[in-house]
Amino acid sequence: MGRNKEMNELMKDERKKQILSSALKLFSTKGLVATKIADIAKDAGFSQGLIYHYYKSKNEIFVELIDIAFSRMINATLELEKMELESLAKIRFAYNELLKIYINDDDASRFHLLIAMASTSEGIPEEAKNIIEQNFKKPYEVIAKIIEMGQKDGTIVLKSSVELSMLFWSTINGLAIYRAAHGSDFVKPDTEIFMSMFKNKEE
Amino acid sequence: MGRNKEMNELMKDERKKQILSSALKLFSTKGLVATKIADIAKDAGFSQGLIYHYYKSKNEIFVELIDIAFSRMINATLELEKMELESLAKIRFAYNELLKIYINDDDASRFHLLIAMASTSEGIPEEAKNIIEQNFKKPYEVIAKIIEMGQKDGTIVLKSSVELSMLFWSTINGLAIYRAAHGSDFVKPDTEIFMSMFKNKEE
DNA sequence: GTCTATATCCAGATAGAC
DNA sequence: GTCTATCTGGATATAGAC
Repeated sequence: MGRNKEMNELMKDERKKQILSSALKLFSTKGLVATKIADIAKDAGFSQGLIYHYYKSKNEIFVELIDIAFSRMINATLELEKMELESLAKIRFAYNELLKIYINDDDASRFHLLIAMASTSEGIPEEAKNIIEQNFKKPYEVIAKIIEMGQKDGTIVLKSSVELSMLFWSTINGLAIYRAAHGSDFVKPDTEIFMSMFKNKEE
Repeated sequence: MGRNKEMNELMKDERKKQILSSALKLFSTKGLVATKIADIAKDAGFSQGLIYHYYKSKNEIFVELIDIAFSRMINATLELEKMELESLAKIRFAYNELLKIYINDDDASRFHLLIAMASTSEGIPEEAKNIIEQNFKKPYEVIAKIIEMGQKDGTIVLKSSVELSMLFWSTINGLAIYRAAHGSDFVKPDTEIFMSMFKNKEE
């Protein structure tokens, strides 16, 4: 009896994951409003009525995805912060890992893209806006902190850590968007060009 | 008689400009689908029926805007190319001018944003997709050419001009999007940090 | 040229059969 | 749990009065 209940729970979770995965793919390319519930259902391979067995509305799916996207993003940056590497190496590692993610366009890259797209769009539910407002700064802060560590030990250039962090993420985001928009023309720019923004040249 | 006709033409153009300006503002923030014809009409200050006196459909307005956006963008980069400056100075000038544009959010910044948003979204008319496909590479090519000039005279680092150009525009785009999304938190990152990606350090 | 009213369409969400 | 059929609302686009 408990067995069956657990099984059902698992099935339910599995279904939800399917829905989220299809919705993520579509939202991150077409945006929230341009994505129809019918599109999601079709991509997931079942009828559109069924979606409402698992989610109350399209917005609810969107909000859940935004929530997951930020959890993952923040988690990843905190992992980065904890790594046993010097600051410059952390920056380099992050650049390479993120670009690697974008090149295989899987869920990870789509989550990143979802954040980038959702942040600029005002046609999203209030709840999603709140999540963005509350969380978007975290990754910037973590990178800024890493940069400040590197400035203390003299390996990172002595410019505003806020500006350096903004450049870090803006460049990454810009590349992610380019890659999403014009996939086949994308080439990963050489790591050391990117790194030259951060390296301290006075030695 | 001819007078009146001309006057009418001018009035008509004026109206169209109003519509385009309102539509640009809305499309560049909410996106095509999330922007309702009613929103555009309201912003422009007249009834929604009237829009159809000047445009056949919402898509038509969008396509015209995309077209203008690329004309302006390509024009601006060609102007840059022709300037009497050395290559590094052109890059620096472009960075500063573009960032200045984003900070006053006027039509110029919205056009740039429109391109950035539209490129990633699949929910746009086929005709708009074609315009994007045919034009998006131009600005990248112009910057690549400027970079190659700078490499010849030894002022710009000897890395792939394609990659350098991609970094140039991706960073600019990323900053434009950040600025659009989180306006009040935006600070223009120091020019020389950005420039250090391009400067030749072997001297 | 401009407005109001309305036809039409389409997508989100619901109901009910299986 | 899953599907099909349907209700409902809202948005595009049109028609027709002024």
